[in-house]
Amino acid sequence: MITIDKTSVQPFYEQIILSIKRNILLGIYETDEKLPSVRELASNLMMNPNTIAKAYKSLEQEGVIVTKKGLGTFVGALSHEKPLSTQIDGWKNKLAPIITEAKFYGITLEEIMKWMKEAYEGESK
Amino acid sequence: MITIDKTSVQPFYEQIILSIKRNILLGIYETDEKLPSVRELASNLMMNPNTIAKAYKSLEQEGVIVTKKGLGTFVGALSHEKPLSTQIDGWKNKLAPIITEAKFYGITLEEIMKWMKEAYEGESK
Amino acid sequence: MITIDKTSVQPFYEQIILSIKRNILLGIYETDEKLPSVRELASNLMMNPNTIAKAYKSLEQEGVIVTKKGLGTFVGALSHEKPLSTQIDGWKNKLAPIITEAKFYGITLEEIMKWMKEAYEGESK
Amino acid sequence: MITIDKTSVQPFYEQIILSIKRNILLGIYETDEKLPSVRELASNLMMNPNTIAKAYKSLEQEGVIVTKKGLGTFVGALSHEKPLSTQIDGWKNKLAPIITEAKFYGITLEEIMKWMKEAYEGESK
DNA sequence: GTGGTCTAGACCACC
DNA sequence: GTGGTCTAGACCACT
Repeated sequence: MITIDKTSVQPFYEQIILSIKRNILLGIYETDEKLPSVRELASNLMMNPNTIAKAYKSLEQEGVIVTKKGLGTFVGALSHEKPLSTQIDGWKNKLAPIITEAKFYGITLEEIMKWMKEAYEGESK
Repeated sequence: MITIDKTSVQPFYEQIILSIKRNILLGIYETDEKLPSVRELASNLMMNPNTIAKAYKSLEQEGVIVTKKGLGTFVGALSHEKPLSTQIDGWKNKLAPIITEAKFYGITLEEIMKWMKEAYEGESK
Repeated sequence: MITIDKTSVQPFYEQIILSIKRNILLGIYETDEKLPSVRELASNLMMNPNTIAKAYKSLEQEGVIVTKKGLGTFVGALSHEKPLSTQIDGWKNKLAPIITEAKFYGITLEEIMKWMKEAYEGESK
Repeated sequence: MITIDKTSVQPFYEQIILSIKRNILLGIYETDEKLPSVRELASNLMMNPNTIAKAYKSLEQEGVIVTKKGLGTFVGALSHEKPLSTQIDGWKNKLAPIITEAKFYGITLEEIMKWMKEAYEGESK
């Protein structure tokens, strides 16, 4: 359910975060469902438990998952329905430099939009 | 002409790289024009010359600028007209996780495209 | 395995680059093998870590090695099997002035070829 | 008679040195012939006189040319017939890293020799 | 004065 | 522990 590309430049913990968010989006993880424990996931992915813990911690701060002491971590309720405007702004800030680079490489707006549409619809619900 | 956001998470030298590419796109820097010297730009931006040098060297490896020891740094000719496929692939890899994140925040494809179009056309030649 | 001539006019970081390429050619470093860490090599060679890092980064851009933050640096796969034409051109440009110099010194083509053959076969896999 | 490639990575003064040596080899400059003055050559090549002076000084140290105060600089006698062993050794040291790089790029010995032969015979006497 | 190399040492992100 | 970024400041090669 959670796969990591160890050759990617994207940090492992970010890949885990996105992967879990993706699973929630896709309905693979349902509200209140129990997530694998840090140790379990670490051993599955052959990764350092600290890396998993970091991802879980970040997700909990965002309100996406909930940790119940002694029980485990669980998917939060509808957490992704209310994006904070600060999150949106942060997201826009990531987009800007990418667009500049694309223009510099001579990529047309049409091409960008085509790729983006594919990426967006590629993982639909 | 070159401005840096010292509070950004984006490294200074990457901001400089993007800023120079943007200036070339906008026609502010023309082919063969001399860029500010490493020391000059460093003092303008209140930064260490090494940081500027790092940005310049990276741009030279991309073929965007040309440096001549003892003379200075100059804008290269037509350098951005021929993107390597590896550059395009690298670029796409940056786009993908951003799209996933956007979906999680509930941003629609229409919104993304609108912002992207604005960003793209905002810096026209 | 990696040795540096501190009296050479060749920059340290270039010597490191060549030394690592040589080790890969000789099979001393195998694909996916972990290279010494920046700090470790720096302390072995009695150099500043920045200098090692510079060499490693250049090798990564060439695709010779792969670095993973927090894990280390690793020998890339088959990286040297696909030289870019720009690399070959750059290489030829280095050869030309050396030949001119040799002619001036009265070195014959036969002598050059003999030395070259020795140098080429001296480091076989 | 002396041409400089201002786009080359090779320093200007080295190009001048090689160019003059080449002219001597080709018989364009004969023994005791007067070379253009520093200022004259500088203005012809559109370069800083210091750069020319540096090249002349280096050639004089090698014994290739002779400066006579108040008269000018002249081609030395048979200077290139007696290469010092230190010069040859220095030359060999330049060759070694180039060969290593060539091997790494997968260039065969045959290719190297072919290019070398062309370069060597390309400018014959 | 220009960029290139190197050292020393700090702080950060990642695992 | 790993590499990445940045500062400070030195010395060198080139024009």
